[in-house]
Amino acid sequence: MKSIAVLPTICCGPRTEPLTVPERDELAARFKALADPTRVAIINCLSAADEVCVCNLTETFELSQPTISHHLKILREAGLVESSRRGTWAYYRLVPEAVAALRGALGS
Amino acid sequence: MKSIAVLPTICCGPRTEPLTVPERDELAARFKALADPTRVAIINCLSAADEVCVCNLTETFELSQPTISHHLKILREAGLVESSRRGTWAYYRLVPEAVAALRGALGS
DNA sequence: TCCTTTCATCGATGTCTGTCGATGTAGATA
DNA sequence: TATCTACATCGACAGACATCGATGAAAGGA
Repeated sequence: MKSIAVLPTICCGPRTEPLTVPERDELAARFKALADPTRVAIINCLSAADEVCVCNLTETFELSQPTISHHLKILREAGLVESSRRGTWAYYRLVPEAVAALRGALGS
Repeated sequence: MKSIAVLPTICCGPRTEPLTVPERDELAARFKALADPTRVAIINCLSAADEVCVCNLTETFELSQPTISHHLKILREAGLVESSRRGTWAYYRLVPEAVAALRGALGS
């Protein structure tokens, strides 16, 4: 459950400063987390509820359980979602600040 | 030089509607265009000027000319940039509405 | 016409990614 | 202990991607 660092500079606004190599690498890595239809749908699904159980996601999408778990890991490592276990179940939530940071990178 | 259709729904805001399959495919395709450090840097470069010549881009980045042309094609097909030729040179511009549409997909 | 320059496209190659079956792990129940 | 369930991880494989050299296309100059 690491915290999300808001990106200091902006990518796509008018007359913005040049990005450093680490900055553009980090931005690309976060956009890559959203560069898959299944992960976009997961984010969209999480944005409609406080928490979603993994079992609900595997029911919703016609994909195997390992595949869903794989996509959740990518979203987790990008800082876009976070999870917590209660008993046998794992619940995932959106990290609104991370989404806001990406939105901020796209301009004002 | 196709026009940019602003996406009708929103991906990541609180309590948003579920995305259809074509909607999430299109969103993922546009995020994928930004899922590479070189393309993020190109977008950042274009956002700092009205127009940029391809020859300037090949000088700026330490990549071959075919590679730059390849990335520009991906950005063009995603609708994020557009180009025009004057004489022997090709000039690329940002499409601000496309960037704004992506920003809108990330929430309010 | 011939040559040069600028950019796009083609073909090949090494690497990365999405997917799934098999397996591992931890909690709940008996 | 044994067993079942929910989820994560591993290993493998097919398809996609980034990169480059070679080539093609179009414009300008001699």
